[in-house]
Amino acid sequence: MPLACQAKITDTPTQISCLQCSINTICFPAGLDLDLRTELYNVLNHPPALERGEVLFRTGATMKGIYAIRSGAIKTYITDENGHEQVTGYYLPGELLGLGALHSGKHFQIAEALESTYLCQIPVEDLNRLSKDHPQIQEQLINLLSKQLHDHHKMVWHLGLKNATSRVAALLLNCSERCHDRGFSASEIKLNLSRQDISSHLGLAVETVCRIFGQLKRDKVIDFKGRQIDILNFDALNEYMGTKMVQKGKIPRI
Amino acid sequence: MPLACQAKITDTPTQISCLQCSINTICFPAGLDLDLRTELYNVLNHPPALERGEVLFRTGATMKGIYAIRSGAIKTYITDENGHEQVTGYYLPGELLGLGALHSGKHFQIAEALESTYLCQIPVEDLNRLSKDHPQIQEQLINLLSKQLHDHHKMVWHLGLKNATSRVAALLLNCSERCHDRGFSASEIKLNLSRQDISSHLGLAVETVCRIFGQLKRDKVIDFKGRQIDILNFDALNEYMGTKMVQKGKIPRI
DNA sequence: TTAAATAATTGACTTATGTCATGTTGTAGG
DNA sequence: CCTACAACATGACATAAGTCAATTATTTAA
Repeated sequence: MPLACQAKITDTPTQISCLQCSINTICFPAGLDLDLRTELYNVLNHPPALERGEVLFRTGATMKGIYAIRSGAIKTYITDENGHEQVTGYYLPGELLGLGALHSGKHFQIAEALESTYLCQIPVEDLNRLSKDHPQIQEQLINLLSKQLHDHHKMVWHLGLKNATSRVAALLLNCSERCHDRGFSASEIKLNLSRQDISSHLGLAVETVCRIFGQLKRDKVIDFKGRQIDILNFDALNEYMGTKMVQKGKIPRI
Repeated sequence: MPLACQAKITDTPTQISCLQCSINTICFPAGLDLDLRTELYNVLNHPPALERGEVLFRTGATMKGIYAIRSGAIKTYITDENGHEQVTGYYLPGELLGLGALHSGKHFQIAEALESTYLCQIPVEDLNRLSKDHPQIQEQLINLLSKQLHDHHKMVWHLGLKNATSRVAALLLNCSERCHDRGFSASEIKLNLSRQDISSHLGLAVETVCRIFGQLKRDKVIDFKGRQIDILNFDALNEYMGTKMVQKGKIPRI
Protein backbone atom coordinates (compact mmCIF):
# COMPACT_ATOMS: atom_id res chain seq x y z
CA MET A 1 0.00 0.00 0.00
CA PRO A 2 1.39 3.43 -0.79
CA LEU A 3 2.45 5.60 2.10
CA ALA A 4 0.86 8.97 2.64
CA CYS A 5 3.98 10.74 1.55
CA GLN A 6 4.18 8.73 -1.63
CA ALA A 7 0.88 9.59 -3.29
CA LYS A 8 1.60 9.20 -6.97
CA ILE A 9 1.70 12.28 -9.10
CA THR A 10 0.09 11.03 -12.25
CA ASP A 11 0.83 14.12 -14.30
CA THR A 12 3.03 17.17 -14.14
CA PRO A 13 1.65 18.98 -11.15
CA THR A 14 0.95 22.31 -12.75
CA GLN A 15 -1.36 20.92 -15.35
CA ILE A 16 -2.91 17.91 -13.74
CA SER A 17 -6.66 17.62 -13.99
CA CYS A 18 -8.60 16.75 -10.88
CA LEU A 19 -10.73 14.48 -13.01
CA GLN A 20 -7.81 12.10 -13.10
CA CYS A 21 -6.58 12.92 -9.65
CA SER A 22 -6.28 9.91 -7.42
CA ILE A 23 -7.55 11.76 -4.40
CA ASN A 24 -10.32 13.94 -5.81
CA THR A 25 -13.00 11.79 -4.27
CA ILE A 26 -11.48 12.56 -0.93
CA CYS A 27 -11.40 16.33 -1.30
CA PHE A 28 -15.00 16.46 -2.49
CA PRO A 29 -16.30 13.19 -1.22
CA ALA A 30 -19.68 12.62 -2.73
CA GLY A 31 -22.77 13.99 -4.27
CA LEU A 32 -21.38 16.50 -6.72
CA ASP A 33 -22.71 16.20 -10.25
CA LEU A 34 -20.16 15.77 -12.97
CA ASP A 35 -20.85 19.20 -14.46
CA LEU A 36 -20.41 20.87 -11.10
CA ARG A 37 -17.17 19.02 -10.56
CA THR A 38 -16.04 20.25 -13.93
CA GLU A 39 -16.90 23.82 -12.99
CA LEU A 40 -14.94 23.44 -9.82
CA TYR A 41 -11.99 21.97 -11.66
CA ASN A 42 -12.02 24.90 -14.02
CA VAL A 43 -11.45 27.45 -11.27
CA LEU A 44 -9.04 25.24 -9.43
CA ASN A 45 -5.37 25.99 -9.86
CA HIS A 46 -2.05 24.48 -8.89
CA PRO A 47 0.43 26.72 -7.16
CA PRO A 48 4.08 25.77 -7.71
CA ALA A 49 5.26 22.97 -5.45
CA LEU A 50 6.33 23.98 -1.97
CA GLU A 51 9.69 22.74 -0.83
CA ARG A 52 10.36 21.66 2.74
CA GLY A 53 10.31 24.69 4.99
CA GLU A 54 8.47 26.94 2.53
CA VAL A 55 5.54 28.88 3.92
CA LEU A 56 2.09 28.77 2.36
CA PHE A 57 0.56 31.51 4.45
CA ARG A 58 1.34 33.48 7.58
CA THR A 59 -0.57 34.76 10.59
CA GLY A 60 -2.58 37.81 9.62
CA ALA A 61 -2.30 37.20 5.89
CA THR A 62 -5.37 37.69 3.77
CA MET A 63 -6.89 34.39 2.78
CA LYS A 64 -6.46 33.77 -0.92
CA GLY A 65 -8.22 30.47 -1.17
CA ILE A 66 -8.71 27.10 0.33
CA TYR A 67 -6.11 24.43 -0.29
CA ALA A 68 -6.23 20.70 -0.76
CA ILE A 69 -3.04 18.73 -0.31
CA ARG A 70 -2.34 16.50 -3.28
CA SER A 71 0.89 15.08 -1.96
CA GLY A 72 3.32 16.00 0.77
CA ALA A 73 2.40 17.41 4.16
CA ILE A 74 1.89 20.73 5.89
CA LYS A 75 2.17 21.77 9.50
CA THR A 76 0.45 24.76 11.02
CA TYR A 77 1.85 26.63 13.97
CA ILE A 78 1.81 29.90 15.80
CA THR A 79 4.76 31.74 17.27
CA ASP A 80 5.10 33.82 20.40
CA GLU A 81 6.97 37.14 20.60
CA ASN A 82 10.26 35.26 20.94
CA GLY A 83 9.73 33.34 17.73
CA HIS A 84 9.11 30.13 19.61
CA GLU A 85 6.96 27.78 17.52
CA GLN A 86 3.99 25.84 18.74
CA VAL A 87 2.57 23.35 16.30
CA THR A 88 -1.22 23.38 16.20
CA GLY A 89 -1.89 20.86 13.46
CA TYR A 90 -0.69 18.87 10.51
CA TYR A 91 -2.33 18.03 7.20
CA LEU A 92 -1.95 14.99 5.00
CA PRO A 93 -2.76 14.29 1.34
CA GLY A 94 -6.45 14.65 0.62
CA GLU A 95 -7.00 17.06 3.50
CA LEU A 96 -8.19 20.63 3.26
CA LEU A 97 -6.39 23.57 4.74
CA GLY A 98 -7.46 27.07 5.60
CA LEU A 99 -11.16 26.59 6.24
CA GLY A 100 -10.91 28.23 9.63
CA ALA A 101 -10.11 31.52 7.92
CA LEU A 102 -13.27 31.65 5.82
CA HIS A 103 -15.27 33.74 8.26
CA SER A 104 -12.66 36.41 8.89
CA GLY A 105 -10.71 36.27 5.65
CA LYS A 106 -7.47 36.30 7.64
CA HIS A 107 -5.21 33.44 8.56
CA PHE A 108 -4.55 32.83 12.21
CA GLN A 109 -1.63 30.44 11.91
CA ILE A 110 1.46 29.89 9.82
CA ALA A 111 1.34 27.00 7.36
CA GLU A 112 4.63 25.45 6.33
CA ALA A 113 5.51 22.49 4.12
CA LEU A 114 7.07 19.53 5.90
CA GLU A 115 8.32 18.09 2.61
CA SER A 116 7.86 18.74 -1.11
CA THR A 117 4.18 19.42 -1.34
CA TYR A 118 1.76 19.79 -4.22
CA LEU A 119 -1.45 21.66 -3.60
CA CYS A 120 -4.69 22.51 -5.30
CA GLN A 121 -6.08 25.95 -4.65
CA ILE A 122 -9.60 27.24 -5.07
CA PRO A 123 -9.55 31.04 -4.92
CA VAL A 124 -12.07 32.50 -2.47
CA GLU A 125 -13.73 34.70 -5.08
CA ASP A 126 -14.40 31.71 -7.30
CA LEU A 127 -15.58 29.70 -4.35
CA ASN A 128 -17.96 32.47 -3.34
CA ARG A 129 -19.24 32.92 -6.88
CA LEU A 130 -19.84 29.22 -7.38
CA SER A 131 -21.42 28.98 -3.96
CA LYS A 132 -23.99 31.61 -4.82
CA ASP A 133 -25.24 29.68 -7.82
CA HIS A 134 -24.83 26.15 -6.59
CA PRO A 135 -26.28 25.11 -3.25
CA GLN A 136 -24.65 21.73 -3.79
CA ILE A 137 -21.22 23.26 -3.44
CA GLN A 138 -22.18 25.02 -0.25
CA GLU A 139 -23.63 21.82 1.05
CA GLN A 140 -20.36 20.10 0.31
CA LEU A 141 -18.47 22.84 2.06
CA ILE A 142 -20.69 22.56 5.10
CA ASN A 143 -20.01 18.87 5.18
CA LEU A 144 -16.28 19.36 4.98
CA LEU A 145 -16.32 22.02 7.67
CA SER A 146 -18.40 19.86 9.92
CA LYS A 147 -16.03 16.95 9.40
CA GLN A 148 -13.04 19.09 10.28
CA LEU A 149 -14.79 20.38 13.35
CA HIS A 150 -15.43 16.82 14.40
CA ASP A 151 -11.76 15.94 13.87
CA HIS A 152 -10.74 18.91 15.95
CA HIS A 153 -13.01 17.88 18.79
CA LYS A 154 -11.08 14.65 18.74
CA MET A 155 -7.79 16.48 18.82
CA VAL A 156 -8.93 18.53 21.81
CA TRP A 157 -9.71 15.27 23.52
CA HIS A 158 -6.29 13.83 22.75
CA LEU A 159 -4.45 16.90 23.92
CA GLY A 160 -6.33 16.82 27.20
CA LEU A 161 -5.02 13.35 28.01
CA LYS A 162 -3.06 13.50 31.20
CA ASN A 163 0.24 11.79 30.59
CA ALA A 164 2.86 11.98 27.93
CA THR A 165 2.58 8.41 26.72
CA SER A 166 -1.14 8.59 26.08
CA ARG A 167 -0.73 11.84 24.18
CA VAL A 168 1.95 10.34 21.96
CA ALA A 169 -0.14 7.21 21.43
CA ALA A 170 -3.13 9.39 20.54
CA LEU A 171 -1.08 11.29 17.98
CA LEU A 172 0.16 8.10 16.35
CA LEU A 173 -3.31 6.61 16.21
CA ASN A 174 -4.77 9.84 14.89
CA CYS A 175 -2.22 9.93 12.11
CA SER A 176 -2.77 6.27 11.37
CA GLU A 177 -6.52 6.70 11.17
CA ARG A 178 -6.28 9.69 8.91
CA CYS A 179 -3.88 7.84 6.60
CA HIS A 180 -6.18 4.87 6.54
CA ASP A 181 -9.26 6.97 5.77
CA ARG A 182 -7.46 8.25 2.71
CA GLY A 183 -6.53 4.87 1.36
CA PHE A 184 -3.01 4.70 2.69
CA SER A 185 -1.56 2.15 5.03
CA ALA A 186 -2.76 2.45 8.62
CA SER A 187 0.30 0.75 10.06
CA GLU A 188 3.15 2.19 8.02
CA ILE A 189 2.93 5.91 8.45
CA LYS A 190 5.32 8.65 7.62
CA LEU A 191 4.63 11.66 9.77
CA ASN A 192 7.12 14.22 8.65
CA LEU A 193 6.94 16.22 11.85
CA SER A 194 10.27 16.40 13.67
CA ARG A 195 10.42 15.20 17.25
CA GLN A 196 10.56 18.88 18.13
CA ASP A 197 7.33 19.52 16.22
CA ILE A 198 5.62 16.61 17.91
CA SER A 199 6.71 17.72 21.34
CA SER A 200 5.55 21.27 20.78
CA HIS A 201 2.21 20.02 19.49
CA LEU A 202 1.68 17.81 22.52
CA GLY A 203 3.03 20.24 25.09
CA LEU A 204 5.98 18.03 26.00
CA ALA A 205 9.76 18.27 25.96
CA VAL A 206 11.58 16.81 22.94
CA GLU A 207 13.46 14.43 25.18
CA THR A 208 10.23 13.06 26.58
CA VAL A 209 8.96 12.33 23.10
CA CYS A 210 12.23 10.60 22.16
CA ARG A 211 12.11 8.48 25.29
CA ILE A 212 8.52 7.45 24.71
CA PHE A 213 9.28 6.57 21.10
CA GLY A 214 12.25 4.54 22.30
CA GLN A 215 10.23 2.77 24.94
CA LEU A 216 7.40 1.97 22.52
CA LYS A 217 9.99 0.52 20.17
CA ARG A 218 11.59 -1.63 22.87
CA ASP A 219 8.10 -2.85 23.80
CA LYS A 220 7.50 -3.72 20.14
CA VAL A 221 4.41 -1.53 20.01
CA ILE A 222 5.90 0.47 17.18
CA ASP A 223 9.01 0.33 15.09
CA PHE A 224 10.59 3.32 13.43
CA LYS A 225 13.54 4.61 11.53
CA GLY A 226 13.64 8.38 11.67
CA ARG A 227 10.20 9.66 10.83
CA GLN A 228 9.03 6.47 9.19
CA ILE A 229 6.88 4.74 11.76
CA ASP A 230 5.47 1.25 11.73
CA ILE A 231 2.70 0.44 14.16
CA LEU A 232 3.11 -3.16 15.26
CA ASN A 233 0.48 -3.45 17.96
CA PHE A 234 -2.62 -1.33 17.69
CA ASP A 235 -4.26 -2.83 20.76
CA ALA A 236 -1.33 -1.92 22.94
CA LEU A 237 -1.23 1.57 21.50
CA ASN A 238 -4.92 1.98 22.19
CA GLU A 239 -4.38 0.85 25.73
CA TYR A 240 -1.60 3.35 26.19
CA MET A 241 -3.94 6.04 24.93
CA GLY A 242 -6.78 5.00 27.21
CA THR A 243 -6.80 5.73 30.89
CA LYS A 244 -6.93 2.07 31.79
CA MET A 245 -3.32 1.32 30.97
CA VAL A 246 -2.20 4.65 32.30
CA GLN A 247 -3.02 3.49 35.79
CA LYS A 248 -1.85 -0.07 36.06
CA GLY A 249 0.69 -0.68 33.33
CA LYS A 250 2.68 2.49 33.12
CA ILE A 251 5.77 2.60 31.02
CA PRO A 252 8.62 2.04 33.47
CA ARG A 253 11.38 4.60 33.50
CA ILE A 254 14.47 3.50 31.61
CA MET B 1 -22.79 44.39 32.93
CA PRO B 2 -24.71 41.11 33.12
CA LEU B 3 -22.78 37.93 33.66
CA ALA B 4 -22.90 35.18 31.11
CA CYS B 5 -25.07 33.07 33.33
CA GLN B 6 -27.51 35.86 33.89
CA ALA B 7 -28.74 36.54 30.38
CA LYS B 8 -32.24 37.83 30.85
CA ILE B 9 -35.13 35.71 29.81
CA THR B 10 -37.50 38.27 28.43
CA ASP B 11 -40.41 35.93 27.99
CA THR B 12 -41.50 32.50 29.09
CA PRO B 13 -38.91 30.30 27.52
CA THR B 14 -41.19 27.97 25.62
CA GLN B 15 -42.84 30.70 23.63
CA ILE B 16 -40.22 33.38 23.30
CA SER B 17 -39.70 34.78 19.84
CA CYS B 18 -36.18 35.16 18.57
CA LEU B 19 -37.15 38.48 17.12
CA GLN B 20 -37.11 39.82 20.66
CA CYS B 21 -34.26 37.65 21.81
CA SER B 22 -31.39 39.61 23.24
CA ILE B 23 -28.81 37.35 21.68
CA ASN B 24 -30.27 36.62 18.27
CA THR B 25 -27.74 38.80 16.53
CA ILE B 26 -25.06 36.60 17.99
CA CYS B 27 -26.47 33.29 16.84
CA PHE B 28 -26.95 34.56 13.30
CA PRO B 29 -24.64 37.50 13.28
CA ALA B 30 -25.31 39.44 10.13
CA GLY B 31 -26.56 39.55 6.63
CA LEU B 32 -29.82 37.71 6.93
CA ASP B 33 -32.82 39.49 5.48
CA LEU B 34 -35.73 40.00 7.81
CA ASP B 35 -37.99 37.61 5.90
CA LEU B 36 -35.33 34.90 6.04
CA ARG B 37 -34.89 35.46 9.73
CA THR B 38 -38.59 35.13 10.12
CA GLU B 39 -38.58 31.85 8.22
CA LEU B 40 -35.84 30.62 10.47
CA TYR B 41 -37.69 31.70 13.56
CA ASN B 42 -40.72 29.80 12.39
CA VAL B 43 -38.95 26.46 12.32
CA LEU B 44 -37.04 27.19 15.47
CA ASN B 45 -38.32 25.62 18.65
CA HIS B 46 -37.58 25.73 22.35
CA PRO B 47 -37.04 22.44 24.10
CA PRO B 48 -37.92 22.43 27.80
CA ALA B 49 -35.24 23.92 30.00
CA LEU B 50 -32.45 21.58 30.99
CA GLU B 51 -31.63 21.38 34.65
CA ARG B 52 -28.07 21.03 35.90
CA GLY B 53 -26.80 17.55 35.05
CA GLU B 54 -29.41 16.84 32.39
CA VAL B 55 -28.11 15.48 29.14
CA LEU B 56 -28.93 17.06 25.81
CA PHE B 57 -27.45 14.36 23.63
CA ARG B 58 -25.19 11.34 24.00
CA THR B 59 -22.35 9.77 22.05
CA GLY B 60 -23.75 7.90 19.08
CA ALA B 61 -27.16 9.56 19.24
CA THR B 62 -28.75 10.67 16.00
CA MET B 63 -28.49 14.38 15.56
CA LYS B 64 -31.88 16.03 15.85
CA GLY B 65 -30.87 19.58 15.24
CA ILE B 66 -28.42 22.30 16.01
CA TYR B 67 -28.72 24.16 19.27
CA ALA B 68 -28.11 27.72 20.33
CA ILE B 69 -27.71 28.46 24.00
CA ARG B 70 -30.00 31.23 25.14
CA SER B 71 -28.94 31.17 28.75
CA GLY B 72 -27.07 28.78 30.95
CA ALA B 73 -24.10 26.68 29.93
CA ILE B 74 -23.31 23.26 28.51
CA LYS B 75 -20.25 21.06 28.74
CA THR B 76 -19.35 18.36 26.28
CA TYR B 77 -17.33 15.34 27.25
CA ILE B 78 -16.52 11.80 26.32
CA THR B 79 -16.19 8.84 28.64
CA ASP B 80 -13.89 5.85 28.54
CA GLU B 81 -14.96 2.27 29.26
CA ASN B 82 -14.71 2.94 32.98
CA GLY B 83 -17.09 5.85 32.84
CA HIS B 84 -14.31 8.33 33.44
CA GLU B 85 -15.21 11.72 31.99
CA GLN B 86 -12.99 13.93 29.95
CA VAL B 87 -14.36 17.36 29.20
CA THR B 88 -13.76 18.42 25.61
CA GLY B 89 -15.51 21.75 25.55
CA TYR B 90 -17.97 24.17 27.10
CA TYR B 91 -20.56 26.45 25.54
CA LEU B 92 -21.86 29.80 26.69
CA PRO B 93 -24.98 31.84 25.85
CA GLY B 94 -25.09 32.79 22.19
CA GLU B 95 -22.95 29.86 21.14
CA LEU B 96 -23.95 27.04 18.84
CA LEU B 97 -23.70 23.40 19.71
CA GLY B 98 -23.66 20.25 17.64
CA LEU B 99 -22.28 21.55 14.36
CA GLY B 100 -19.58 18.90 14.34
CA ALA B 101 -22.24 16.24 13.90
CA LEU B 102 -23.70 17.69 10.70
CA HIS B 103 -21.62 15.59 8.35
CA SER B 104 -22.23 12.25 9.99
CA GLY B 105 -25.61 12.87 11.59
CA LYS B 106 -24.31 11.28 14.79
CA HIS B 107 -23.04 12.93 17.94
CA PHE B 108 -19.58 12.10 19.07
CA GLN B 109 -19.71 13.53 22.56
CA ILE B 110 -22.09 13.83 25.47
CA ALA B 111 -23.57 17.27 26.09
CA GLU B 112 -24.72 18.08 29.60
CA ALA B 113 -26.13 21.20 31.21
CA LEU B 114 -23.91 22.89 33.80
CA GLU B 115 -26.84 24.88 35.17
CA SER B 116 -30.44 25.61 34.21
CA THR B 117 -30.19 26.11 30.50
CA TYR B 118 -32.56 27.39 27.87
CA LEU B 119 -31.91 26.39 24.29
CA CYS B 120 -33.17 27.09 20.82
CA GLN B 121 -33.27 24.18 18.44
CA ILE B 122 -33.38 24.14 14.67
CA PRO B 123 -34.32 20.65 13.49
CA VAL B 124 -31.97 19.27 10.86
CA GLU B 125 -34.73 18.59 8.35
CA ASP B 126 -35.86 22.19 8.51
CA LEU B 127 -32.31 23.41 8.29
CA ASN B 128 -31.70 21.24 5.24
CA ARG B 129 -34.91 22.33 3.60
CA LEU B 130 -34.26 26.02 4.18
CA SER B 131 -30.68 25.57 3.06
CA LYS B 132 -31.76 24.17 -0.28
CA ASP B 133 -33.81 27.26 -1.11
CA HIS B 134 -31.75 29.96 0.54
CA PRO B 135 -28.04 30.24 -0.21
CA GLN B 136 -27.90 32.99 2.41
CA ILE B 137 -28.63 30.53 5.15
CA GLN B 138 -25.95 28.18 3.93
CA GLU B 139 -23.55 31.07 3.74
CA GLN B 140 -24.37 31.94 7.32
CA LEU B 141 -23.83 28.36 8.35
CA ILE B 142 -20.47 28.24 6.61
CA ASN B 143 -19.47 31.37 8.46
CA LEU B 144 -20.49 29.94 11.79
CA LEU B 145 -18.69 26.67 11.12
CA SER B 146 -15.58 28.47 10.05
CA LYS B 147 -15.68 30.61 13.17
CA GLN B 148 -16.00 27.54 15.36
CA LEU B 149 -13.14 25.87 13.57
CA HIS B 150 -11.04 28.93 14.21
CA ASP B 151 -11.95 28.86 17.88
CA HIS B 152 -11.00 25.23 18.07
CA HIS B 153 -7.62 25.89 16.50
CA LYS B 154 -7.10 28.27 19.35
CA MET B 155 -8.15 25.69 21.87
CA VAL B 156 -5.71 23.18 20.40
CA TRP B 157 -3.04 25.78 20.85
CA HIS B 158 -3.98 26.39 24.48
CA LEU B 159 -4.08 22.71 25.31
CA GLY B 160 -0.63 22.25 23.84
CA LEU B 161 0.86 24.75 26.27
CA LYS B 162 3.48 23.06 28.35
CA ASN B 163 2.75 23.84 31.95
CA ALA B 164 -0.29 23.80 34.14
CA THR B 165 -0.38 27.52 34.94
CA SER B 166 -0.34 28.59 31.31
CA ARG B 167 -3.12 26.15 30.48
CA VAL B 168 -5.28 27.45 33.32
CA ALA B 169 -4.53 31.04 32.31
CA ALA B 170 -5.45 30.21 28.71
CA LEU B 171 -8.75 28.73 29.81
CA LEU B 172 -9.63 31.79 31.87
CA LEU B 173 -8.71 34.16 29.07
CA ASN B 174 -10.60 32.08 26.55
CA CYS B 175 -13.71 32.19 28.69
CA SER B 176 -13.28 35.89 29.28
CA GLU B 177 -12.90 36.62 25.59
CA ARG B 178 -15.92 34.57 24.66
CA CYS B 179 -18.01 36.30 27.31
CA HIS B 180 -16.81 39.67 26.11
CA ASP B 181 -17.58 38.88 22.47
CA ARG B 182 -21.12 38.19 23.49
CA GLY B 183 -21.61 41.41 25.35
CA PHE B 184 -20.98 40.16 28.86
CA SER B 185 -18.32 41.30 31.25
CA ALA B 186 -14.81 40.21 30.32
CA SER B 187 -13.53 40.41 33.87
CA GLU B 188 -16.36 38.95 35.91
CA ILE B 189 -16.97 35.52 34.54
CA LYS B 190 -18.93 32.62 35.83
CA LEU B 191 -17.63 29.42 34.38
CA ASN B 192 -19.86 26.78 35.80
CA LEU B 193 -17.35 23.98 35.25
CA SER B 194 -16.30 22.28 38.48
CA ARG B 195 -12.62 22.17 39.30
CA GLN B 196 -12.84 18.53 38.31
CA ASP B 197 -14.23 19.49 34.90
CA ILE B 198 -11.52 22.06 34.39
CA SER B 199 -8.78 19.65 35.36
CA SER B 200 -10.09 16.95 33.07
CA HIS B 201 -10.36 19.43 30.22
CA LEU B 202 -6.79 20.60 30.69
CA GLY B 203 -5.29 17.21 31.39
CA LEU B 204 -4.36 18.07 34.98
CA ALA B 205 -5.16 16.82 38.46
CA VAL B 206 -7.91 18.60 40.40
CA GLU B 207 -5.49 19.48 43.13
CA THR B 208 -3.19 21.17 40.66
CA VAL B 209 -6.04 23.31 39.39
CA CYS B 210 -7.00 24.27 42.94
CA ARG B 211 -3.44 25.22 43.78
CA ILE B 212 -3.06 27.33 40.67
CA PHE B 213 -6.35 29.08 41.39
CA GLY B 214 -5.18 29.70 44.92
CA GLN B 215 -1.84 31.04 43.81
CA LEU B 216 -3.40 33.34 41.22
CA LYS B 217 -5.69 34.65 43.93
CA ARG B 218 -2.82 35.27 46.36
CA ASP B 219 -0.97 37.07 43.54
CA LYS B 220 -4.08 39.19 42.96
CA VAL B 221 -4.27 38.12 39.32
CA ILE B 222 -7.75 36.80 39.85
CA ASP B 223 -10.24 36.71 42.64
CA PHE B 224 -12.93 34.08 43.01
CA LYS B 225 -15.61 32.69 45.20
CA GLY B 226 -16.56 29.23 44.09
CA ARG B 227 -17.09 29.28 40.36
CA GLN B 228 -17.52 33.02 40.16
CA ILE B 229 -14.23 34.39 38.91
CA ASP B 230 -13.04 37.95 38.72
CA ILE B 231 -10.03 38.69 36.57
CA LEU B 232 -8.04 41.49 38.22
CA ASN B 233 -4.93 41.62 36.06
CA PHE B 234 -5.22 40.67 32.41
CA ASP B 235 -1.61 41.49 31.61
CA ALA B 236 -0.33 39.15 34.26
CA LEU B 237 -2.70 36.42 33.12
CA ASN B 238 -1.50 36.87 29.56
CA GLU B 239 2.07 36.60 30.72
CA TYR B 240 1.29 33.41 32.58
CA MET B 241 -0.22 32.03 29.40
CA GLY B 242 2.74 33.00 27.23
CA THR B 243 6.02 31.17 27.35
CA LYS B 244 7.88 34.26 28.51
CA MET B 245 6.64 34.15 32.07
CA VAL B 246 6.82 30.42 32.14
CA GLN B 247 10.59 30.64 32.06
CA LYS B 248 11.56 33.49 34.30
CA GLY B 249 8.71 34.22 36.67
CA LYS B 250 7.33 30.86 37.55
CA ILE B 251 4.78 30.53 40.27
CA PRO B 252 6.76 29.47 43.34
CA ARG B 253 5.63 26.32 45.07
CA ILE B 254 3.60 26.95 48.21
C1' DT C 1 -33.33 23.87 59.41
C1' DT C 2 -30.13 20.03 59.89
C1' DA C 3 -27.79 16.11 58.01
C1' DA C 4 -25.48 13.95 54.30
C1' DA C 5 -23.16 14.19 50.20
C1' DT C 6 -20.30 16.51 47.07
C1' DA C 7 -16.86 19.85 45.89
C1' DA C 8 -12.90 22.53 47.04
C1' DT C 9 -8.72 23.15 49.43
C1' DT C 10 -4.37 22.17 51.61
C1' DG C 11 -0.28 19.39 53.17
C1' DA C 12 3.20 15.66 52.77
C1' DC C 13 5.25 12.85 49.84
C1' DT C 14 6.17 10.41 45.21
C1' DT C 15 6.92 10.37 40.50
C1' DA C 16 6.60 11.77 35.77
C1' DT C 17 8.42 14.99 33.08
C1' DG C 18 11.52 18.90 32.22
C1' DT C 19 16.33 20.61 31.96
C1' DC C 20 21.06 20.34 31.04
C1' DA C 21 24.84 18.03 29.16
C1' DT C 22 26.82 15.05 25.96
C1' DG C 23 27.07 11.70 22.43
C1' DT C 24 25.24 9.69 18.12
C1' DT C 25 23.06 9.53 13.83
C1' DG C 26 21.34 11.42 9.76
C1' DT C 27 21.33 14.76 6.03
C1' DA C 28 22.47 18.74 2.92
C1' DG C 29 25.97 20.97 0.47
C1' DG C 30 30.40 21.27 -1.42
C1' DC D 1 33.17 11.32 -0.56
C1' DC D 2 33.88 14.33 3.31
C1' DT D 3 32.38 18.19 6.26
C1' DA D 4 29.17 20.74 8.87
C1' DC D 5 24.94 21.14 10.84
C1' DA D 6 20.73 19.70 12.48
C1' DA D 7 17.94 16.07 14.38
C1' DC D 8 17.72 12.40 17.46
C1' DA D 9 18.90 9.85 21.63
C1' DT D 10 20.23 9.00 26.37
C1' DG D 11 21.89 9.78 31.16
C1' DA D 12 21.94 12.46 35.55
C1' DC D 13 19.62 15.46 38.07
C1' DA D 14 15.93 19.05 39.31
C1' DT D 15 11.27 20.20 39.76
C1' DA D 16 6.43 20.59 38.38
C1' DA D 17 2.70 18.00 38.81
C1' DG D 18 0.40 13.74 40.54
C1' DT D 19 -1.26 10.88 44.46
C1' DC D 20 -2.95 10.03 48.93
C1' DA D 21 -4.99 11.71 52.96
C1' DA D 22 -7.21 14.84 55.89
C1' DT D 23 -9.98 19.27 56.46
C1' DT D 24 -13.12 22.70 55.26
C1' DA D 25 -16.63 24.80 52.38
C1' DT D 26 -20.86 24.23 49.61
C1' DT D 27 -24.73 22.03 47.87
C1' DT D 28 -28.59 18.88 48.02
C1' DA D 29 -31.96 16.32 50.21
C1' DA D 30 -34.73 15.22 54.03
